[in-house]
Amino acid sequence: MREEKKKRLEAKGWKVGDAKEFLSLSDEEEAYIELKLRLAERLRERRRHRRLTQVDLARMVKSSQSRVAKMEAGDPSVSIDLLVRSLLALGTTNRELSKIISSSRIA
Amino acid sequence: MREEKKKRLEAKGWKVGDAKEFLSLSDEEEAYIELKLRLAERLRERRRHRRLTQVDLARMVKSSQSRVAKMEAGDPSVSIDLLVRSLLALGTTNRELSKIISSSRIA
DNA sequence: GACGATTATGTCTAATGTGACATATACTTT
DNA sequence: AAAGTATATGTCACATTAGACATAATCGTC
Repeated sequence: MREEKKKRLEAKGWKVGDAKEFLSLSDEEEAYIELKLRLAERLRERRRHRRLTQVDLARMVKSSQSRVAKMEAGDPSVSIDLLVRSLLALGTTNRELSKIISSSRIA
Repeated sequence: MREEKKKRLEAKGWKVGDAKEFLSLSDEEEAYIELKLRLAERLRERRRHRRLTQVDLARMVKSSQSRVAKMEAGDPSVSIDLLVRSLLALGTTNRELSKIISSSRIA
């Protein structure tokens, strides 16, 4: 794993594995994090495209503005579940969802 | 929503909305549940294809046999996060993951 | 049909994710 | 540059999901 990428993830608040296995982020773990970040990016894009504020979206999914902000920031405290449900609430189809996923860096 | 489908989901232990809005499962909610069930199905397929027991898979993802059973049963108590991480642990690529999602009934 | 292996179901406590709130920071418009 | 709007960040009490364990049900194989 690239030093560069590790820094990037850590900057976002991710704890990348334990201290001992600091340098060896497993493939699954990496793919999982990348997936979340990708969903996060797209969520923001979709919301903006719809010209909605974070408050608007928060209402739609019965959440809060701060949680939406964290979703879009790829905060480790948000689950894929919430991301997916938010995307679905924005009218994202499964077809589009699948495109988002397949476009993740780690093929 | 079809009576048939509602029964099917309820049989799996899902609480389909509140009592009042019993008949009107929102599109997002339905899509979300369908997605989980689809991931669950594929997880089982993949595990069996690899000729692994639930105990084996549990070890691989540092979980327990009962949780794997619940994953595959589409139990409401399991998150998409866990399903996805398990699929990734089985070597599922993003490309395949995306196929699973796009093949969900609700396009 | 007993035995061994696998899977299903229920229930605990601990860990993680949640909405809500407060508040800081960044953007826009005037 | 102040006011107004939008987003970011930190914290907390509460809810949900987690792994673990026990035990029941199911499935071959003998």
